[in-house]
Formats: sequence, structure tokens, C-alpha cells
Amino acid sequence: MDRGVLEAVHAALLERHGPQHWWPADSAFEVIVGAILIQRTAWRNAELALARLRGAGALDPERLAASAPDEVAAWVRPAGFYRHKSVRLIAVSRWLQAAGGIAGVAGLADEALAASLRALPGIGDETADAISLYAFERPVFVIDAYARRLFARLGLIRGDEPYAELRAACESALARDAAYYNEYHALIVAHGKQYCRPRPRCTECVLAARCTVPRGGPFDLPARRR
DNA sequence: ACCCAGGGTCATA
DNA sequence: TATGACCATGGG
Repeated sequence: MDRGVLEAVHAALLERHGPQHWWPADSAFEVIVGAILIQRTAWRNAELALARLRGAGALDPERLAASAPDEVAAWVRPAGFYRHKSVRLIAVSRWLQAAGGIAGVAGLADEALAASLRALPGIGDETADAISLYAFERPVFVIDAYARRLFARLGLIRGDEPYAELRAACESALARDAAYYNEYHALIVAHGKQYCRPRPRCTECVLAARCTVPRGGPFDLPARRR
């Protein structure tokens, strides 16, 4: 991964889309809940689920930790996969409770935080990294489906590389800067939602000059490996 | 009627 | 190690 290219892509996306001010949440705990609810789901639906949790007074680790899975499932139903996500929310809430809340967890070193998150049910590489970056401001370059698709279409990667390999490639090419990674990932998603979808919509895409996609193509990623 | 969305886990070979 | 199946709602 070439530093100059990555920085040029960031600059082009920033100019086109402007600062994104991520993560759209009012607290670190809301970031964590949102990161689980958004898994393979449209943000609109995750927002509906968040609103229902808030309305029930359940957007709170103590409250969620003490709730029954069926009750939480009813609140988060609009986000889909609700039987899984309810269990995940309860588990992460109990972990927070046991570890001294957000303040306690915030004291962990980057690696310890990542390992703790990754050990929780339903928190994989990407969700753990998104929480590390957006809830705890750790310098982690998050690789999601949009990032993978964008970099593949720009010809920088194949697209089927393991998660850790892509993350390391980006982090070793760029300065370790949480604020920069925050903005970069948010821009990739903002851009991806508009243009870099499985069936590309390349009209007025600011990266068209660098893009290797056959215009109009269907062209999506190869299955990813681990 | 499809296609898509800011993944993760488990069974199988 | 590596594919496939499964989870599920809501909007375009």
C-alpha cells in the first residue's frame, strides 16, 4: 500500500464529502452499542433500534446487563439478527460492568483493550477495531466491506486478503493517528454508500480516474479469507 | 421480485 | 485452511 496514493485518496474524499464528524453518537457506550447493531445492517435500521433502546431507558450498560435476552431482542428488532445482537449487547454490557465501566476500560492499553473486545461473543476483528477507534480513540485503521471494495477497485489490493493483513498494510503506510483514521474510515463509508457499492455507481465519483472497475460492471469482491 | 446493508459464527470436508 | 449456511429487518 503506497502512502502517497492513500493520502491522495483521503484528500480527494475529504474535498468531495467534507468532514464526517464520526462516530454519530452521544457517548462511548452508544458507540459500542451502535457498532454491534450496525453489523451487516443499514445504519437507518441500527438507528431505529437505538431509538427504541433509548425510549425504553435501556441505552445503559447497567440496565442492559440486567435485562433478559428476549426483552433486549424486542428493542433491537429493527436492526435485524436480533437474537444474536441482543446476546451480544448483554455480554458487552456485563463485561463493562465487571471492568469498571467505560472509565475502567478506557485505562486499558491498546492491545489489552483489543484482546478483551475480541474475546466477547459477536465482536470480531472489524467490530473490535471500530470500537477501539471510535469509542476509545485508539489509532486503528478499520477495514470494512467498503474499504475492502474501494481499495480493490483502485487496484491496491486483491480484496480477499485476511483482515489483519489489510489493516497492517494501511497502518504501516500511514502515520498512526487516531483522528486521521477516524476521518478516513468515515469518508470511505460516506463515499461507498453513494458510489462504491457491489454494483458500482461511478457517475461523478471523484476517484473515477484511479478506479479500475469496468464501468457499469457488476463487479464485487472475491470471498474473503481469514 | 430482487438487491443491498459500516459482520460474525458454526458446521463440514 | 477454506468454503457454505445461517442469522433478519427495512428501504430502494
